[in-house]
Amino acid sequence: MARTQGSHSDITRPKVAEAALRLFARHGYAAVSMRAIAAEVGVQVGTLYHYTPDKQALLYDLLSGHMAALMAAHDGLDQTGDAAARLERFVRFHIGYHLDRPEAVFIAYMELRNLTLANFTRIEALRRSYEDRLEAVLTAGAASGAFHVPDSRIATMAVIAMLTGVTTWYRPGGRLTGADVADLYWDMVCRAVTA
Amino acid sequence: MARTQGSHSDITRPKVAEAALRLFARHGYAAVSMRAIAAEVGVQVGTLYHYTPDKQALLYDLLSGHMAALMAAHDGLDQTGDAAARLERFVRFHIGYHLDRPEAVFIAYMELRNLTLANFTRIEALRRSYEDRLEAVLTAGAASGAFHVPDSRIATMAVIAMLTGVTTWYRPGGRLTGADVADLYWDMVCRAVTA
DNA sequence: GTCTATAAGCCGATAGAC
DNA sequence: GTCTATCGGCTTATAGAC
Repeated sequence: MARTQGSHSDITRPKVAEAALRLFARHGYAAVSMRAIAAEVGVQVGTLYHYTPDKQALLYDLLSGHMAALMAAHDGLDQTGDAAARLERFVRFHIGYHLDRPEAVFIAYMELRNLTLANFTRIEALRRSYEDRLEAVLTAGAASGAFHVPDSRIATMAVIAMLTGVTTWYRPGGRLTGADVADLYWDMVCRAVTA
Repeated sequence: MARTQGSHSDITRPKVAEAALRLFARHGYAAVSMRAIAAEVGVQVGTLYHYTPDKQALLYDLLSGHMAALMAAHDGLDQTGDAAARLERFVRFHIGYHLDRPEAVFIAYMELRNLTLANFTRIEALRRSYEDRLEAVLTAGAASGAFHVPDSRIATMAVIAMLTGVTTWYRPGGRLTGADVADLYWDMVCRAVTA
């Protein structure tokens, strides 16, 4: 049997996560009180504890959900073709995915230090495994002679930092579309690693 | 007349700034209490207000001091030679300066949202003027035909994000020295923008 | 499922003694 | 220059009514 459709729980639960995401991104985890989240949802503070054991779980669930969704989306990427084709797809995917979720990306980078050690370790493992997917493409290109990559780990970190950086300045409706930005970044990444 | 040497004020004042820098970098501005800063310095909380009007001023002074020192250090850079030579000096300077001050760099990027609007505006102006110095080099190289830079603003943001990213993973005593890292990054930046 | 009330404690900042 | 004591208010989380 399916659950009763449209129960208060089904409506309120996602609102809690959305409110926490929005407020954590805007003001930072430590600066946001459970009362502020409750007010954003439109309930009293006690109600929040029906949906989360504590404030830390709210943050961890947001970060872990974001990383899981990122990996799942990347799983759908076409992995055929040569290393350059795979790298171009990665660059366009990474920029597009990040530009579409500025708040989740922001807290995924900014709030790591507010995780408990156990939660931090889990999130770091997910992040590392995403980075490894890019490194694998760079290593394959270097092995085939298509790429010039003296140090694949440093090249990976450099490319990721460069691509993720778009979220710090990009604003929809500005001078460039997301596709324009992806074109410009792919041009730079391609030139930086091509043999 | 010079002030009395080694007064308590001369000793305590820098300790307050250092303690605030260390704790803000480690736990975040919002998560650090004035009591925690006082304990780190080794005084009681009331004493802190002899050195700062409030907690916000502690943060603003750290960020504004960091940006001013960065600009002053960059002012000392050799600006002779062609665009490629100037760009290489910028890359090596930026990486070296940032690797030497990981805590100041960290809070300069992470704590912007905890500034009051007035203070944020001032810091953003300083940051923009630093970015403009890199953009001027890229524009000069494009004008002389040495560089391929379709959009100088985006190239500026991409290079800065890539270079500053070293602070998220670099650890002294690791596999690579700061000079090794600078060599690898200069190789990538040079290839990304050279015509 | 949501509410109110409350526990126990920390917050930034100030006043005034020494 | 540093201390202690204190103000009013905010914090996370829980208990129990409805």
